Amino acid sequence: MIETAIFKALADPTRCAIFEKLAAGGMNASALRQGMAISQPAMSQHLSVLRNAKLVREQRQGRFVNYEVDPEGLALIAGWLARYRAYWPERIDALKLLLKDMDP
Amino acid sequence: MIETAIFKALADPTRCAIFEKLAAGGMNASALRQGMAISQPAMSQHLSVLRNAKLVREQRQGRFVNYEVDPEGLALIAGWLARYRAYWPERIDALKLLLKDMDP
DNA sequence: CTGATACATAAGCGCATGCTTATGCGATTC
DNA sequence: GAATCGCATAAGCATGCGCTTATGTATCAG
Repeated sequence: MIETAIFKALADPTRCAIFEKLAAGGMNASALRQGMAISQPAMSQHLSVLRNAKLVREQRQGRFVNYEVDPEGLALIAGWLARYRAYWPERIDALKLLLKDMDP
Repeated sequence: MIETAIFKALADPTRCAIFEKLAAGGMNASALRQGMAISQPAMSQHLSVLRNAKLVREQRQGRFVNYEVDPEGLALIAGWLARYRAYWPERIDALKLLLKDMDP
């Protein structure tokens, strides 16, 4: 189950923060560490987990590795969420925001 | 972070299966166990985790406890997802399906 | 009241997980 | 070529997590 891997990846607050930081703009692993009180190997391991979960993808640039959000992971979460749309109507405020500027 | 609790709850495949089963219709804990090769205490513990994550809610009926999907958890996931809609356009097939029969 | 049922909780155990330190490896700089 | 930088990986350790068995509590049946 790929969704399980995604949820497992996001279950760690540090990885959640890394993903959120990457969502603000792609950057390399060292830049990600700035202001995050995390060791270099730990960051590397977290990025590996996020990468396997399709939440993040890499792009080598010389000796740097630029990381960015991988839309595939988000699409998979959306797909999972879609299976339960029968339960949305009771509270879809966030959902309405979510689909506001899509498919107008 | 409540979203972290939600992702942590869904990170376990057994809990994911329990949630999926409940999505097909509310039922009590014993009925949930049918065909799931899981002990009664384990089920109770899983339901507790799902309940704390707002993914499931309970409703006592005599000595039975009927469980059902709590839309709030799904709405929270949708809210989390909405924060990253900047990355959707690359692959929104699932999302389009998702919002098809909403707010027409 | 007695027993059974539905469920929750406590305690303990094995395994996964996230961290650390240490090391390796390719790319850049001098 | 030597030193350095950016990153990955290995090994070890402490904690968390999901399971088990055992027990507690509330509801129902007789």
